[in-house]
Amino acid sequence: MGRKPCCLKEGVNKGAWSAQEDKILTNYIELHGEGKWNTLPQKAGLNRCGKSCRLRWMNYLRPGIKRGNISPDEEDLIIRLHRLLGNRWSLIAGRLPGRTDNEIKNYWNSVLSKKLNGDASKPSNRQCECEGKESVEKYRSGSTPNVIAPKARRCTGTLLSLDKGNHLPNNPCLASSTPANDELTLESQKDDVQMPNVEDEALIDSELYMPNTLDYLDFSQTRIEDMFENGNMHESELAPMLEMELENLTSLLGLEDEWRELDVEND
DNA sequence: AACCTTTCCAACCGCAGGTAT
DNA sequence: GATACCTGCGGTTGGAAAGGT
Repeated sequence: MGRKPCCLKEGVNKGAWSAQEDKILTNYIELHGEGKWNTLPQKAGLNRCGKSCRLRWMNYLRPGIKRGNISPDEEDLIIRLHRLLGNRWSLIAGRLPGRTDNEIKNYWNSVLSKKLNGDASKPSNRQCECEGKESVEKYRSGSTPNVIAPKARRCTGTLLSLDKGNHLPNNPCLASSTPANDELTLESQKDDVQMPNVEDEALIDSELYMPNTLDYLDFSQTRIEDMFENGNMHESELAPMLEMELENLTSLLGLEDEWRELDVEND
């Protein structure tokens, strides 16, 4: 069997996009909309693979892409979200309107990871030295956080304990998959989880059945994007809103204590 | 000025989940 | 249910640009 290769065509263009290719792609998507990436290159007359077109559009050509320096506020948010979510770049990017997952991933790998690992003695030569130092300093000495392991899988529901002192063990979707380490797995392997019957009254008495954490993230992300795109939110309102979202998220993950510690450190 | 090293970022690759047939 | 295809994600790479010697 085996997978069909992404690009069947030999001699398909690779590497940097030309201005002409950008124009063709933009014009095509403006006329026909996004999607159908596999057939798009042929229809648009581009000698590129569909994946490449999608990436170019998503990371560069799409309207609303914010380019340029990451602000200290954005950096602070990235660091905090990374503490909670790990390398879930698309989720992190979803909370930074105009930023792409690729950009955040690159920024993390090239700047933040080094700074947070204590390599701040060698500031990046392309980075403004004053930029973002404060936020990095705040988090550098912090203990290794519980992070959601990458490549997590979805499960259909999450049980969150109402007892704030006893979060994770009651939550099958949040229980650690490898007890030997401290990593927190957002979702367990679907097949391994015995999902509780929500109609079991005794269970409902003691626990609150909620959509799973990823569903919450999707929901809040969509809400933020919608409000931002529809002009219902001014940029200045974004920070407090995100702060609230983060608090909700930490609550959902059962990490309120750590979050409070962070706030204390920040103060 | 020339060469070497480092940094950054756009793009590629492979994998996994979702959906259609 | 099995298979094929589509899409999105995260890790990695390659090359241009900047800095250092």
